Amino acid sequence: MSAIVSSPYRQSDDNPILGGVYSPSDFPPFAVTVDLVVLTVRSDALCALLVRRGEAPFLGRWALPGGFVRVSESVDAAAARELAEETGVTGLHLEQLATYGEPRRDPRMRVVSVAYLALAPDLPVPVAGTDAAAASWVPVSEVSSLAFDHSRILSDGVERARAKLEYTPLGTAFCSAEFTVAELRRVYEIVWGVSLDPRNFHRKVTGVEGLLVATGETTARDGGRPAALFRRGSAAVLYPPLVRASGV
Amino acid sequence: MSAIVSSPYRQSDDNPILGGVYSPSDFPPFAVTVDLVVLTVRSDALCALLVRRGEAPFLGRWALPGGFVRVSESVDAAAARELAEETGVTGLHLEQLATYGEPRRDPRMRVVSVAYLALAPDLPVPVAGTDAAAASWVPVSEVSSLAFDHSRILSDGVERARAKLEYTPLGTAFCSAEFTVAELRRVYEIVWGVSLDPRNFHRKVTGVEGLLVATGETTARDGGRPAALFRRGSAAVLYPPLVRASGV
DNA sequence: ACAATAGTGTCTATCAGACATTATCCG
DNA sequence: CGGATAATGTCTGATAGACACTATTGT
Repeated sequence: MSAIVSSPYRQSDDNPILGGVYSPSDFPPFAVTVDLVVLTVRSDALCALLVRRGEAPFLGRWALPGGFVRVSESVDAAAARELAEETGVTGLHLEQLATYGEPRRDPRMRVVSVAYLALAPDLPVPVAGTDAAAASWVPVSEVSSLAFDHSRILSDGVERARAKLEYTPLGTAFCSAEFTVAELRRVYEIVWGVSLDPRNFHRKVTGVEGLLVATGETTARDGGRPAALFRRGSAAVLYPPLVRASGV
Repeated sequence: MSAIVSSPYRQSDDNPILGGVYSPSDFPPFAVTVDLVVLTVRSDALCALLVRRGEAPFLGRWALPGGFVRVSESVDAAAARELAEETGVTGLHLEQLATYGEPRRDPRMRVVSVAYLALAPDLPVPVAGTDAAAASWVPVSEVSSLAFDHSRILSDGVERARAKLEYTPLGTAFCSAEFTVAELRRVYEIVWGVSLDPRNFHRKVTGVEGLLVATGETTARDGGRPAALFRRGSAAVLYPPLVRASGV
């Protein structure tokens, strides 16, 4: 067992497994990180949690929160840990998005990053992460070019979120524990960038088995007739789905 | 820049990025591999391409084909390379499935594996890979326990394929270049494990814009009235989708 | 002729979308 | 009361699914 050369960029492109049993010195070393696309709906916009980089490369540029996977934790656990560190909240919806592994996506060394998508209700204030100079919610429509390939990752995450609203109950992940049908509708309208018929939307979501659980309470926070309050139900899929780009 | 210790299992669980600029010696080393779920439809069954392991651990057990990502190639390129090596065919549909990163999923060292899903027409014979003792098409219903966590990866891939048939034209990826509506229907029936109404299926798939392109030719390979032959169209999504667990 | 498969037509219950109406708050 | 929002009801065109029927081959 010999030491690995410190540069991750080996010149040889030979298949390291050829020629028999491999040992740790036979494979090229990679760093593995997690990057988080954390989305929320606040002040009438779909927003992503971004951090401002405090070091080179891309010093001062916005980037997705994330960090290295530790050697004794699973990749999923690393994502959950980073999410808790960045938002200060646990129990958020978190799912794997995709893995990004271009050779030069990080100019310093070979890094493979596993991206995760998290959907959060409107949290009070982003917690400044341990490894980031500043954290902030930024409307996705105003995000320009992020560090590394994070712009691509963010748009993949936004597209995934938009698609997931169609056939899963994840729209409720953007709402607080108790919410009205109108608040859920606003989530759909903002995430999809369309306007939906309040009457048809109400009929649709209240008709889906297991999507909403009435609390019996009402609220009149927006004036007008008080609206019934609901909690998330146990439904795992939305059937029939809500179809994007329609009157619902 | 110091050499990395050869054991990938560092004892320290500290965040390697804390305390300033990191260098390659600051991050824990991982091996990165690709695993392939290659599916085809042959002899009335959904089959996966499996290889028999020629070395420990799991010597003699069936496993998914795959291999190490080389240091100068992207993860996607590694998957495409391995697929070409295993099947001898290029141009197959290939998409990322998920990434599996439990700490002890490989008993020898820390390996993060990016799994890919490939759909193939009925290929003549699997090519014995360079690093596998034998390769074979195995009906997924007869697959028992595979090496590593490959059983889990395979079932994730099968479920993804089943879901993709609903709203994408990927059913045609299981067919050869020219095919009949009945052959496409058999694909759906076998992958989903249901029986579909031939008349409604015909009306449905021929009604989707851009899914099928008539060649003008016909064939009578199954007796009866000759069937029109089609090629894959350019449609990227199936709208309206075909719904599983229905009469179509 | 008959069997077998391909392809078209028809009917009906259901549903999405448009929109009217009623209900219940606040000021 | 008027304004605002919530919730329910009605109508219509489109469609999924069930199934009858016609078309074209081989034996």
